Amino acid sequence: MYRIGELAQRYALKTDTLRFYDKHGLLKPSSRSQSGYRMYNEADAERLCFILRAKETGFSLTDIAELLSIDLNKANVSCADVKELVDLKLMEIKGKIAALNNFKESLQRLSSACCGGPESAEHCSILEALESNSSTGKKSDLTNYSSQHHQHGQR
Amino acid sequence: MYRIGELAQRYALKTDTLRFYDKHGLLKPSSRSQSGYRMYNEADAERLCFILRAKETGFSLTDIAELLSIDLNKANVSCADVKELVDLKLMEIKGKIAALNNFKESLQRLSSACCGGPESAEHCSILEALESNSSTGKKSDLTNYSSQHHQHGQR
DNA sequence: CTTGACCTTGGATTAAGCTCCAAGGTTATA
DNA sequence: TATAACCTTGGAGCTTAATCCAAGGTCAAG
Repeated sequence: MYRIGELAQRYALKTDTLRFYDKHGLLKPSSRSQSGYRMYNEADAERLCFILRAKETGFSLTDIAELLSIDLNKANVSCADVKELVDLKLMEIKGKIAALNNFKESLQRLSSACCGGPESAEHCSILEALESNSSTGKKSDLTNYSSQHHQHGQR
Repeated sequence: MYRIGELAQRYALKTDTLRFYDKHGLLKPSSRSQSGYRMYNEADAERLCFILRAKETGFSLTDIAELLSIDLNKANVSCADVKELVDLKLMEIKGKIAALNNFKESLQRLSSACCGGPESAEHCSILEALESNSSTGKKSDLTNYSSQHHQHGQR
């Protein structure tokens, strides 16, 4: 069992952050000491670990809470519902991975084009690198993102 | 040349967002009409495209501004400096890709374990899926095992 | 039995990234 | 020429995710 300060230190967080997660239902300590101190066990630590990893991959705390809620009320939720939610998040993740790989390739191109010497970086441009990138097969996604659903009436 | 509303619509943004990017130096329109309207050209659109993709991969606007600044003052910056910055971002990106792949595998495991039927989701737990995941490579620092399924004390 | 490091609460503040509003100027179309 | 749909500015307001503060309780060590 860890007190809040110990858990915070272990994951390089502020105690305030853990209290914030408690207040917002993301991570409630499995118990309290007789004096009211938050007491966290290993399962809590694992749950925190999940939260941190999901956060790192760009999910909002709300998204994360939704994913975690599957676990909490799993007896009340149908398997189909779980699958639907998870598959949705899975698609989001795949999209992010694709975007990151794209981005990575651009930067790698830039990095290797860049001599790395002390001379001026005239030919080192992120944008140049990305231009050559934009011809990577499918261009659609962003470039015409909204062409389908027209919103009108500015506000 | 596009007016702000056209560019906004093309990328499914609010005009306010483009004005925000202008004010904060991320994307200044290459020119203004005689009446003061912001006029964006294709290069501006490409720059915006870069911003949106970088944002999607979880970079802050500050990070993005830093990357883009390479382009602006490239004559004043050494190739070595560029390479250093780019390689740093590259490492960040690789880390994110690794975390996402990890996460993706967990969710895939969960999705396929999940029958998808109307029965209760007793065995569909994000946390269970992640536990079995923690044996993927380096386990040491953050994640501590937990041999098989079976946990969860409801508070 | 006091000191200092820890913990509690509620509420205020911060920073980022928009988003909205008011008051007014511009421009294409009827 | 008037109407509607655009645009301008500055500034206020919102959401998310913390982070800080004040006033006080807990607890092991000296």
